[in-house]
Amino acid sequence: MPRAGLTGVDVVASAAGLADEVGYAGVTMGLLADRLGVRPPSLYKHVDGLADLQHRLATLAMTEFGDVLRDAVQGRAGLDALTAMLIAARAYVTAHPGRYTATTGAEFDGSDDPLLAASSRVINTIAAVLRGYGVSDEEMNHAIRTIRCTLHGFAMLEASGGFQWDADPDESFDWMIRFIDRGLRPA
Amino acid sequence: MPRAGLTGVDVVASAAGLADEVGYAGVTMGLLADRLGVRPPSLYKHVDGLADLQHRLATLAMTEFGDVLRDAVQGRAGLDALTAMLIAARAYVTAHPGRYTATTGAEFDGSDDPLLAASSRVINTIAAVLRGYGVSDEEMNHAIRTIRCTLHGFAMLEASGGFQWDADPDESFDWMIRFIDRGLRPA
DNA sequence: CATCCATGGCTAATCAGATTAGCTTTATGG
DNA sequence: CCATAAAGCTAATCTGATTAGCCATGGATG
Repeated sequence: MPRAGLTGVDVVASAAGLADEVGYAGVTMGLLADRLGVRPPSLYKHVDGLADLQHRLATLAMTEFGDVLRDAVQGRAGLDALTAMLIAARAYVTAHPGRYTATTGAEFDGSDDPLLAASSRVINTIAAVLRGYGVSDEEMNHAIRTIRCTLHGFAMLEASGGFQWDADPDESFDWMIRFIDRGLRPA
Repeated sequence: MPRAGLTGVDVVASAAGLADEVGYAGVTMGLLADRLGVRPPSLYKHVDGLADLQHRLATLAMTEFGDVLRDAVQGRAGLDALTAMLIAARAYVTAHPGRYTATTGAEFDGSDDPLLAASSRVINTIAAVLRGYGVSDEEMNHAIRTIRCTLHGFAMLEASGGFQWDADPDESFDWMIRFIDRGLRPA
């Protein structure tokens, strides 16, 4: 039996691809093992069970998501930055629904959890955009949460087909961006 | 063996209680059977498997949620109505996290699905509030989606402990309500 | 009152998935 | 060339859903 030469990183990367193809819930040890050409028990040499795999998958996805947002925002400010960030976020979720789903519901495991660091990077990027909008420090947390909520809600509802009520999601997304812009401008 | 005298409604109602106690994912046929004093296979006389149970649970929860929103909005308008609706929604999610989780991710099963009717009632209540806000018909769909997204995102993140970054969720919620109010006012 | 039969409950068994135990092979450092 | 840790494997266990098929209950009916 020739070695497959797997590493933990390989396993998680493959799981990410699988999640986007068959949905997050479809990521099973058996299916993943198939895809990697090994037997299910062999995966335990690389990850510490399904829960660990899911947590690492969440970290991978959150890191990618943070990178995407950061890149989108580069060199922009105000409505321009906000728009670019939200569009990039939506694009990521659309292209990687399984990965994004992995990030939702994942919980932190201590203060040195790499998932926490990855999440912080996302938060920092959002904060940078809002700061450029003139949001004060004391309001920053609330504003970040509101943006995150709106974005997350849109992504989730769109991904889970919660939009069967006519009207183009693209238009709704544009409208939502303008709505956020309006809400952020100083009263 | 004395009869337990169960009905499908009993089973779903018990599942709802269980979901709020142990979490949506903790609702298993075995645990539910225990709680009802029967064996797992007996449940199949009342529901058509776990998937059917989950769908019915989602319908129950969506119906309750719609009732709660409708009651909250009664006799109010504008910011008053918006505030009451959002507070009521958040309270429902907090009090019934398992039920609310059931509504997310549930998919419609045809145009005569009672879940669709229940969802429509929720939408209608939100629309009524927005109409009182002066939102035009053509913008209505976008506005509804935005509100739903924001609310859903907040509920989800709060329920799943996504708020470990200091700051009081209550204050964030207040801020979010004002934010939405600001975004909805005619520019 | 006796009986019929649809219904609700049960046991036993199957199936999928995760996980563990313990064996075997590989390949690499000395 | 060999010792050994790592990487695979098979076999077995465990949980949870689901199905098959048996049996008792109890309301409707004669």
